[in-house]
Amino acid sequence: MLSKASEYAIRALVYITIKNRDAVRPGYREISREIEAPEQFTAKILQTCVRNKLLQSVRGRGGGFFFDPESKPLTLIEIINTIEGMSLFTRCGIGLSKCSDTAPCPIHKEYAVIRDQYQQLTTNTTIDNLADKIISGEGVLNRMFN
Amino acid sequence: MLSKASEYAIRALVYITIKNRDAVRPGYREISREIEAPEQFTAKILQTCVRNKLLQSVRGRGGGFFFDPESKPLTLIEIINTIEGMSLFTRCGIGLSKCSDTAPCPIHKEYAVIRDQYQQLTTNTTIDNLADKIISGEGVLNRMFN
DNA sequence: GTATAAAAAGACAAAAAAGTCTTTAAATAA
DNA sequence: TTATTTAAAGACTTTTTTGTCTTTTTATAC
Ligand code: FES
Ligand code: FES
Repeated sequence: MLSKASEYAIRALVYITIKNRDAVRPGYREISREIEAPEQFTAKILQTCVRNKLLQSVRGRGGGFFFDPESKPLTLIEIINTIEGMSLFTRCGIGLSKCSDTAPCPIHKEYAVIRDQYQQLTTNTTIDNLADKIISGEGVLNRMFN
Repeated sequence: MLSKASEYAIRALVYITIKNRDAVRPGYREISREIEAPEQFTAKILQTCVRNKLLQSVRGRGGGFFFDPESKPLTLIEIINTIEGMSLFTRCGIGLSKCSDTAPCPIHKEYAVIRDQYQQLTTNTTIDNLADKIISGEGVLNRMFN
């Protein structure tokens, strides 16, 4: 399971993408409101994204968060790696100190398949993909009216 | 990802099963040593299992932990549910307050499939299955020599 | 230049998870 | 009966995660 921080990051970045497509740069107050996440915690997570170059920001009046239109599509796994690291994709399913193909735990074979599928999903899914689904009405970003 | 408590529980119960097959009832000191888990924390987790009837224990000299030979095979999901609840299998993949088929988040379709596979795995895998693999040498329970 | 609006930064606080310590209760062996 | 061994119980501590508050920096509008 993702950390709350990773979840908030994904939702926030999707929201920023959607607003950016209308040429607006939302601030963290608006973002946190729209994704139903705590305001200052959201701000801190976005700071981390900016420090790690996943995202850009401008300060001052009219400022906010935005993506460099030149940059390549951002995948979920890049975000997860930035916020909480890769342990979700490398840990042993029953907590052995490392996961190993040669000295596997008794559930390794089955667990590793599922873990790898999840890694593939987060590797192949971009923030733009998710934004598309919100815009097309195939998905939602909050539970305000549902 | 499972909590440490769930991971220790699974490893401990597999170890108890293995020893029970040789008609011995290990204590928590031995168990925690063999599964490389903290001693008192392991004891507390086993207490929870006993309180919830997943496991039995006898106190005093020659005491220890054991399974009722009459009881039906114990699945991983029962253990997980006892220790940390079912949220792993019910939560939204990007943290919406609930997961819903009718108002899905933008990754619901793909995520729910993987989450359900994991639930199937833990539903169909029993502690006995894992113990079998240890005994046959197909798997290990610790990282002492590997 | 001054006021205003926004992100950045960092200290702080609360909650949850993980882990430890000490005492009590129960069973057995002598 | 007494000593010993073991699990149970509960208070406590530490670490990690989550969340808040206050101040500083930066950009813009007037
Ligand atoms: S060794 Fe346990 S999942 Fe790979
Ligand atoms: S609504 Fe997000 S995973 Fe189901």
